[in-house]
Amino acid sequence: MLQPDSHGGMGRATIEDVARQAGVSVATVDRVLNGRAAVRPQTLQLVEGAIRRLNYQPDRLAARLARGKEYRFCFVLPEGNNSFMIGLGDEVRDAASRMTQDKVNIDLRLTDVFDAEVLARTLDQIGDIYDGVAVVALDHPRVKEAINGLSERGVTVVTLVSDVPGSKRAHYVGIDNSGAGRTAATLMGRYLGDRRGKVGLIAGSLSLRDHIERQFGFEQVMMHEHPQLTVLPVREGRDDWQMVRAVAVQLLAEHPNMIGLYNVGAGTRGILEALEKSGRKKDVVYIAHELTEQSRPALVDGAIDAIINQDAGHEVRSAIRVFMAKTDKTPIFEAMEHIGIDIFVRDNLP
Amino acid sequence: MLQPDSHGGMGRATIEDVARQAGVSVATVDRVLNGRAAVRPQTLQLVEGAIRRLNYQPDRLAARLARGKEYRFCFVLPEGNNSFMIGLGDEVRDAASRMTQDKVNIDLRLTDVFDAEVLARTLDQIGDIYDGVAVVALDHPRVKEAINGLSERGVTVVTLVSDVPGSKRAHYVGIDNSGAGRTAATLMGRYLGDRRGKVGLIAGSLSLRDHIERQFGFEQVMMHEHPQLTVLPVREGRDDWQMVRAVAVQLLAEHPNMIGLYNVGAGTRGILEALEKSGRKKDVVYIAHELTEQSRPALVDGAIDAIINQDAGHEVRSAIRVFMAKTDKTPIFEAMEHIGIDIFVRDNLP
DNA sequence: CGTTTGTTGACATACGCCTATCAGGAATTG
DNA sequence: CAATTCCTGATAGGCGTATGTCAACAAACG
Repeated sequence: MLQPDSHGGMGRATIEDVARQAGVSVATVDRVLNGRAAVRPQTLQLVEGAIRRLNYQPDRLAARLARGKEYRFCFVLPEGNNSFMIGLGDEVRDAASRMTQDKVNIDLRLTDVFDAEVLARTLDQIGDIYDGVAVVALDHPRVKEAINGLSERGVTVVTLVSDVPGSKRAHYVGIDNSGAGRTAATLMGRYLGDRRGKVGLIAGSLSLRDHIERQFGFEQVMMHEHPQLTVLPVREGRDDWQMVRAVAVQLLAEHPNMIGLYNVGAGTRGILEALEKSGRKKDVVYIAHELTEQSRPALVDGAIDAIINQDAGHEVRSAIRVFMAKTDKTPIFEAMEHIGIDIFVRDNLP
Repeated sequence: MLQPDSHGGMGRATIEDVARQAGVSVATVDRVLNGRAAVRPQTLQLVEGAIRRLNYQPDRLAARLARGKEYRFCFVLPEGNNSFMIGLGDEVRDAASRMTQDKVNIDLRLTDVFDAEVLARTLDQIGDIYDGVAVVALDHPRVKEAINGLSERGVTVVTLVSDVPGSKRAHYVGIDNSGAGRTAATLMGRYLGDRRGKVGLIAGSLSLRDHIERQFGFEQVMMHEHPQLTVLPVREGRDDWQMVRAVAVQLLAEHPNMIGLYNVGAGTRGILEALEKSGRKKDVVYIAHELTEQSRPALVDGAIDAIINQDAGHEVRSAIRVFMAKTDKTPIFEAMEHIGIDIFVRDNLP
């Protein structure tokens, strides 16, 4: 028995038990609990004492039932054909349909994330009909301002996948991107062993914070831990596979001794095509991000050597839990909301 | 808007809406929903039609409130000082205290898992006071029989960490252990690159199914993918660090050209001491299981090269969700209950 | 035709909490 | 001391469902 009843009766303590213990009325206990009206400090002590003694925790289910409140959350995601983002959208829809039974309504809006102005305006216009807004955000002053505006109007804002530090967002749901970059570097270094040569680096955009951080972490570890390898200057592929392919083709052509490639962003398809065409598929250690329908088979057949992943489903559910906790003013369970940096090789795929 | 109201009114449909739609009484709808009494096929059709048309889903919160049911679950874990199992126990206690507010009571029992008879008797005696029992089980006929007995008495049984296939357990909560072994082999092979030599293999006990499966997966991949490496015959360490140390010391002494070591079970501390003493810490690629207070610092300082992990907290919470789903007869969300094979290097630690 | 059986409706109570209202007492003010 | 403000108690009604009781009615039976 882990949780003995510390009050007299059977089962859990109710608000009435607390009232009885404290020698006050239920109404007063309610006033204390929900800050409904002024309560004399003296009686406040009484009530708080009783709550502690009985280890009273309001029944969340009954509370939500009584409140009859519908939760409204919104996810603002990038439009476009980036597979990871499409998958993220699917997870949002999935969670949405699964959570209607819990009185939560979730809207999904797609917008151009590369354009700070468009994104910021979207956030500005979102209004206060939502209790929470999750956004894959560009780290830009205009966007930060929009996030702060929402927060100040009482909306819980959560940054998703890419953070906007310094903003008033309530929470960041996503991986430690600098750690992800370091992880990629460690794998790259270990996989290449004693081999000497160059390592290519491709990012989506240098204005996306997550990509910058990954690049930073990667270069840091490569420099300190694997000096036998030279990291080439980063190239931008704008998360578009055709552009990424062009960049990869060029890299391969310019550097015959490039033996490693780390793609910080999306567009894996372009790299795979470039590697295939160059005939150096097996010679180049290629590390990519995000497990998608494109990358998965490539990992299995060895074209990709490792994938660094973040679990989109977990992220969406975590964001929702954070929203609910914030609107209910209940604490969030940090350990459960940590988003891990997943490493996938061909053998531990889900 | 992802979920438009398909019925007329605002908000979600209630049981009364269904009754009205079907032209029957609430009582009849309830009879259909909860199989409380016989209902004429004709009216059954009416009700089911209305339910579908309104997309009615009973409010789980209200239902649980009304039923007033307390859930009782039990976790049967191995006793002893295996850090992973201790951590698992902590997670159970943690979840237990966090879930009292949801009317779930969780008991924790420790037993000797290496002894099938003791474990089986524990399960036999557990009685029907529980709605669900999670057990880290030995794969043994006597244990299988005990599990089946519980299941037949209406208790939801979940195997945790190590499965008992062929038993009537409702669910297995744990990783794919053969995949874990393959993953270890792939990392071992990639880390060692072109180096030739021997790879040691230490297991806890060859009667623990998870260990056998890991060993199997490991040897399979090593043989096919990395023929330049020779896997030494497996040694048993019984998950006890002192015994494991003795085994590791012996392995190191007998095989000067052992360049890799995979520890399938617990007792990492023993291996670290043996490696340290031999002075070959940096030469031997060591892959271990489970991130614990012992293994974590060793991973950071490079004594361990990679850790294959299963998230104990996730497993406990998953088992609880499975229990609740089974006792409420609601479907379980597979994707959420999948336990992944985590790979940790020094850079992606949580 | 009376009686049994099967099916349904109407209602009441409960679950634990929220929200609101009203009255009465205590404490404060003028 | 009267008038006001502050604090508290009592109570009612509701959230959506579960569960049980009782009466009403029909069909099927002997």
